[in-house]
Amino acid sequence: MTPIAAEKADSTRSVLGRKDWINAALEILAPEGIDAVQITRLGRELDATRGSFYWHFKDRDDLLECIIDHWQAANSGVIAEVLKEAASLTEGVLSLFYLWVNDEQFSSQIDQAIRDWARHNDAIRAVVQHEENSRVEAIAAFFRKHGFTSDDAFVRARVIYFTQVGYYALHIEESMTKRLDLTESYFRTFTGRDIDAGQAKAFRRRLEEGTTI
Amino acid sequence: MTPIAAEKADSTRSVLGRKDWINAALEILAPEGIDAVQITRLGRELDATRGSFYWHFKDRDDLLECIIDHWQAANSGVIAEVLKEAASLTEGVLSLFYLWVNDEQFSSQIDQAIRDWARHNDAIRAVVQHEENSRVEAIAAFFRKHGFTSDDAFVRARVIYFTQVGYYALHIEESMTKRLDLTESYFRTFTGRDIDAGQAKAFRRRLEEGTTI
DNA sequence: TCGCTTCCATACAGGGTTGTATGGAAGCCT
DNA sequence: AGGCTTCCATACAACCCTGTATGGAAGCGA
Repeated sequence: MTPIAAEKADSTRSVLGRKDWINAALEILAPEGIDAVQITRLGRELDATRGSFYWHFKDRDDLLECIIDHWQAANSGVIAEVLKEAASLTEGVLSLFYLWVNDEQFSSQIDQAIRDWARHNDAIRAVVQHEENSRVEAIAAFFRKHGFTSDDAFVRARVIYFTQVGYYALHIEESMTKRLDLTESYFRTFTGRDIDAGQAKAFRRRLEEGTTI
Repeated sequence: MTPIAAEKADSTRSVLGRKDWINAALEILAPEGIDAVQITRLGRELDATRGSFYWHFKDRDDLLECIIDHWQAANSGVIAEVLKEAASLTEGVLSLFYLWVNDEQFSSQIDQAIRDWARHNDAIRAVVQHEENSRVEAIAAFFRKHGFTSDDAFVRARVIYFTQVGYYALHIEESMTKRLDLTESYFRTFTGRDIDAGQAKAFRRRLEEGTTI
């Protein structure tokens, strides 16, 4: 009935697989939200008809389940891993900045779309809340490791994470240079400490290489 | 054609007015989002038919325009006014906390719903972005007044405001006592200074009076 | 080549929503 | 009381999306 989901998306696409429909769904989900993920629409995008869809999926909910599973699998533990490798407080915080500014490991657009989705769907909300809590907890643990009290670590974790959420919730569009100019202020606010000038400069270079602008 | 919008919502409601439809729309908008604001649905809620709606409004967009206008008028300048009355940094920041925790002057639910709406509608986005920018700027001006540099004031304004946005974007539900327990940590993070113990205690009392829980 | 499975297009039924056309009830003015 | 305006219910047409039923093409094994 349901083929293995791990099949590759075939770019030659002589035949369609579940992956193709899921990928098309993600590309619509990210900019337009879950309501725009319509079978008719996906069919147009893939040059196929809904008949194909209903062969690969039981119904629309089946597809939506795949999407949330995919998101959960792709995101779970990413922040914790990034912070685990950080040698210092500075390096950890900057790694978070890097993770969020760079849209490679982390699609903030999809994150945002799924958050929106969760707001009106209890089942999704449960999944999303669990993920968000573990992200904040990972950051809090990082702060505790660097000498902050339990309350301070929790609040600072929340503040740094929520700030990022707000950044995308308000779809702020800001030039990279301005964003970099504010690094020192952000760091001071988030940690209560001044950033090391050398590390800030190194971070700036790393960012200017890694991104296209 | 279009009667004056300022008429009161008549609770006896022998006849319906534009206000009644707008109020019904806001009550659905807040918890369920803009897509749930449907004419058929509003009619059910008001025990009226769509015939009535189309007498008062040209079409659905007409109603939606009224909603965004209403929001803009109700919100514009609220934060700036609250901060203008604050005698100290502490008082100002605590006033913001109070504003957001208390849902009286400020409906965070409607705020959130309109932010969601803005994400997929360019016209709404323009209005919302303008409002959000002026809120952040009001907070930044407040920080500058209290001795922060321009960059630090801007960043701290963003962080405090975005944290609140994130709070609702993630629909965090937290007991009031826990929230109060974290006041000192939040204050320290947001301002980089320790809160005065006396003022913190006074704030706690003020909040415990003002809210039902 | 026969037959089975995979994959998908076509066609249709059903439900929900918007907008319009129209007629009628209720109130006020003269 | 007649007539005009306000307000709203009913009915209908149009659109869009989901889900199902069905038939057929393409590929592969025996």
